[in-house]
Amino acid sequence: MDKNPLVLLELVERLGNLMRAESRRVGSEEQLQPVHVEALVYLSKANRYSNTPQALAEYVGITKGTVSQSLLLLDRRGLIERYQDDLDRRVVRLRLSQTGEQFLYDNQPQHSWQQATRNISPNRIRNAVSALREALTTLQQDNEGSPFGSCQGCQHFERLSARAYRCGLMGDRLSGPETRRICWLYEEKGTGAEDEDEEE
Amino acid sequence: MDKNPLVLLELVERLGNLMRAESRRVGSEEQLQPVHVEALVYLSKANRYSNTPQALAEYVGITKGTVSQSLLLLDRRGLIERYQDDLDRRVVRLRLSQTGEQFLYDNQPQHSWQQATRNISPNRIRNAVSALREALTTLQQDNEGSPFGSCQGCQHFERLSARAYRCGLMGDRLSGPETRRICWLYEEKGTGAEDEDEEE
DNA sequence: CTGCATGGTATCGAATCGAAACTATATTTT
DNA sequence: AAAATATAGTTTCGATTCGATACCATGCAG
Repeated sequence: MDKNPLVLLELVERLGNLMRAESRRVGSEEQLQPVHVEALVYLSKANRYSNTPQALAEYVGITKGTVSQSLLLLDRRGLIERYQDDLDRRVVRLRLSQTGEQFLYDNQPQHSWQQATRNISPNRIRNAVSALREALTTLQQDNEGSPFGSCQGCQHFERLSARAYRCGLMGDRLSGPETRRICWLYEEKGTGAEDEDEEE
Repeated sequence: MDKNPLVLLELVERLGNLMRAESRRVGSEEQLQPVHVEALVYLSKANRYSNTPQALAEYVGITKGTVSQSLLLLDRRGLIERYQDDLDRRVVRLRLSQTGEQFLYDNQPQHSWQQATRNISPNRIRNAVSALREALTTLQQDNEGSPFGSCQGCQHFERLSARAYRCGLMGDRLSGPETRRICWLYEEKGTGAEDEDEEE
């Protein structure tokens, strides 16, 4: 069995390519490009700090000008809605429209992935997640860009009570589901002891 | 710790995006698009059955027409060489030129990945590889497309002696290094007992 | 108020992309 | 063996993305 990091890279890139092809397939019916589908999926997972054109651009790795174009298209098709932020009127907030939600629900871009991973034990999935998460964290630090992540593992995350949470950086109270969405203010908690596989 | 397959997908896609951005960065100096860099990297890993335009197209998930364009460009820049196959004169064989090898050596598209994974233990890498490999196999089967892989785990792979190998499907004898390259004739060996993590 | 930074949009040229038509070589059928 | 079909690549075309740059509006610091 192979333990070469390059083999892991190989797999990640190959899987990424296949899922991109899947996005192409899903979108072709509606004349959407892969990047459009990716944008919709992203918005379905973004939280209140990451639902902006800027964040989306960072996330998919293209420039803001291009993203602006894509959003224009998605808006024309009625798949997303854009509205102004109250506090800072420069920023545009994005959300899926009903049609957009429906599109994702009908086409299930992640369905083939779910199928492909259905026989992998939770334990192995968790171990793989743990390893890739570490790679991602380091990669983001080295590129010193765009720390995306979710509340688990973020140093600003605070638990007020059993079911009440709070972002220490922004001071907002967060609902349970929102703590699982993609955030753009994510900062890794002081790490160090992540090198051992855990058992179920 | 999360064991949701969708979290794994999220990571795979995100890492894929970052590495694609890396390809863009690496190629920008030489005016190469990400897909060109990916093609070069692919050719550096392809074996005698997978060094064709067709295989490359399948691998990166674009059409053969588009690949043909990219190869034309890479050829003009002197980064690859194209030559005709002896037995079937329709097929074109591809290989990196000296310049192409040098380009990869100088720019090391995989360097940042190596950095990012340097602190992950071999054991965790191997477990992650194992899980992703299974996902890839299933995904390829479901899309019934393009089974890429290397000799380990291929049902046509035969070991003649300590250091002599052979592809049972094509009948060719293979060198040791070649058994580690990317093949296009890969077929999964009768699997079944892959559900347990192994220890170092 | 004056600079300066920031989020987003508009415009432009270059280049990818898929689709389809086309060429040349192999293979199968008749 | 001739004809029909399949396969590997190339070419051409129009649509679309993409990055670069300039631009606009809002926020903010002095």
